[in-house]
Amino acid sequence: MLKFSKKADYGLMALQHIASVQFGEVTRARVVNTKEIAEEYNIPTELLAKVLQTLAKHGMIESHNGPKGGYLLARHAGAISIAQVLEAIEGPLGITDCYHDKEDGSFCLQQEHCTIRTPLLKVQDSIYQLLNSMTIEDMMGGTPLITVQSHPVAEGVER
Amino acid sequence: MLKFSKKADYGLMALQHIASVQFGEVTRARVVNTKEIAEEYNIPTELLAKVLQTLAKHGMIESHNGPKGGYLLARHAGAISIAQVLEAIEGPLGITDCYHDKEDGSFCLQQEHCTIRTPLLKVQDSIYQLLNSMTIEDMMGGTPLITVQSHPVAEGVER
DNA sequence: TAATCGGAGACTGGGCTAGTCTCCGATATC
DNA sequence: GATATCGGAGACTAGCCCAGTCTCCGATTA
Repeated sequence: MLKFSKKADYGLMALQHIASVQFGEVTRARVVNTKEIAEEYNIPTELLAKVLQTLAKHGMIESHNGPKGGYLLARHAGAISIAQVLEAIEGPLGITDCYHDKEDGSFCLQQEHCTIRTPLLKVQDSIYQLLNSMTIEDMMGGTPLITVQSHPVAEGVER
Repeated sequence: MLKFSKKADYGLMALQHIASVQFGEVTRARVVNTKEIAEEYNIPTELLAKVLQTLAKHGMIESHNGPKGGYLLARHAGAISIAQVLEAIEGPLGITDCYHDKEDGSFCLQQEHCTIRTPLLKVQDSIYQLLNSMTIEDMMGGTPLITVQSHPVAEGVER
């Protein structure tokens, strides 16, 4: 349940790779092209290309055409959160459908007596905060220090 | 992204409904059948039936056959977490595929050089804690007090 | 004994994910 | 300026899974 799409996985891997090439201490900063990343992580090249194009459109990386072209981070790795990457690739966060306005005129059939909308919205916000508090920089070797604090009502809830 | 399935939504609604009938102050405690819930929330009856059967199999509700039959909570609403409901209906939590052993012999093609596995596992655990800290009881009118505490690295990450 | 409930499995349509293919435009290099 | 190498973009497809339906069965109560 709650699985990221493969595109999202690929996007995170690619960003992490670009960031490590660009800001890593070993190699000199350089442009990274699609093929290099695809081969490194066994990702279908053309699918990764689509993902990178999406990330470029959303201003996370900048593209350079032509021979020796490729991608660079458009801003610092610490300013790109996982939430932003996921939103760019998979669309807005919504653990239930009913938080998005439907354009096709359809609507939530449970809307009249929906009792779970409000509590789930809180859950959703918490998840968003979680994903937005972790950045590409955090994924580069550092130890992320995300903790969840909750009220003690859940005591005795065995897994 | 990260959307619950409709079955999960239906399951949460049903549990909340059963709990409110069983422990609410207005009506006397009684058995609730599938049809009642389905009509109350505009859920396809037979689909809801499947969901309730699943929840019964996982020991969250107990079923009573025959006329005047239906379902009762098998344990207190405060002892049923959202995570448990989701796991019962949608299977184990896994934001990426690679945390589950594959039975068909396939494996994660990125496994060799996967750089996002560890950080994403931390994210997954945080989400699990979040979902496991909220119970059906919390969804019944009370104000859930779930907060997320994160390190300040994400400052400056605009939405 | 019959009506009402849950249990369970097969089945289907549609939408989305993942991946492929093709063509185009931009640009660095010779 | 020609050419090879890059990204940009859209159409297309196969397959999977979600959502929902249908049917039959067993259990239980009146």
